[in-house]
Amino acid sequence: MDEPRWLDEQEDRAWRGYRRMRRLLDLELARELMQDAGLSEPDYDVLSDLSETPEQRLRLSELADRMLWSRSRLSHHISRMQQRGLVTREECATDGRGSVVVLTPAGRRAVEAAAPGHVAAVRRHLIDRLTPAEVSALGTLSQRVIGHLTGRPAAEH
Amino acid sequence: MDEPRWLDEQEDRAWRGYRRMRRLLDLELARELMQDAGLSEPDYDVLSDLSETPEQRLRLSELADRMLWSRSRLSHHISRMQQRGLVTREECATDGRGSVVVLTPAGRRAVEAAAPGHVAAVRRHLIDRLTPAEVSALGTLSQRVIGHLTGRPAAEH
DNA sequence: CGCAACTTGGTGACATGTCAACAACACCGG
DNA sequence: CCGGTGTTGTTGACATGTCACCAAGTTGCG
Repeated sequence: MDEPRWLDEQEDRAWRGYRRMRRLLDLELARELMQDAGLSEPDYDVLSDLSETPEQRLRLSELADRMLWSRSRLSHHISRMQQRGLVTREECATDGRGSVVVLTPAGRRAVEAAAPGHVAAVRRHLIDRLTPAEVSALGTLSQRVIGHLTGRPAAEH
Repeated sequence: MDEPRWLDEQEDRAWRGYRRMRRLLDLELARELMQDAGLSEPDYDVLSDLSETPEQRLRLSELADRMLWSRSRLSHHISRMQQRGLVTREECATDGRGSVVVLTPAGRRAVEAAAPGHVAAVRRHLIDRLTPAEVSALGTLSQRVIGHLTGRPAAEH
């Protein structure tokens, strides 16, 4: 491998900035979410995805794919959330192997209690720090990178 | 807490896109780094930070602060890297409590072998997917968010 | 000086994530 | 309908990260 093209000053600033922002944002959002709602970010993501479905239920594999988690990780995590009464497992009617994760009433209350504060934190620390042009650029740029990484054309929109 | 301001369509696209990009980028960069160089991202970050210092050495607390890691996490991680011969610990001459992490020759070879491929991957999956304007916007926006989260004024440009 | 308060780094217990292996079932071509 | 092949979800061992606590050393103030 010959000498690669290193990052120039602007590129390095973007790359380092991205990583530091990422880390700080994560720490702060996780901290507030745990303090205000007693949920970790992974907990919230699971509950949030479930609550967005019509029936408040998803196949394990479907949920794992949406979240980009391994099945193993999701299975372990669901077991822990089940212990806490946030979700339950049901057998899948149409596939004897499958399981379905179902939001419990307590789980639903937990997301609903957590959501306003969490959205407010996302606003306070990220969205409201950005100009509308930056919000738009972040959306567009993310879609393009996602499209590349998933081997599909980016939505042009 | 009354009804919060939810995210509008553009904001939601940016927020979801940011998180998905983050996750996919992480998975892919970590995968390539492990495959090509046998290093995890945390390994690489430690080695990279050390190799950027004049003496290839840093106080534990200094390194932890730079990386935004807890001291405990760093201490555990350094122990594991020490086992593998990538770094060593030395006593600090000026502070009896302190330890200094030092890059070993093997550690230096490891980063130098890993760096070109890793930079190339960052380019291939992120930087080269972005227009110069987007690179610049990402840098600027990150700095502003970082400034907010660290309670200091954002560097203006 | 002498002592209280803080800082530094390490440790063990525990929470979380990864990986490989497995059992149960679905699917499909002969 | 049957047997090979792939999919689904679970499990256990292990790697990594977090948290509370501690021992040793430093610092600053009376």
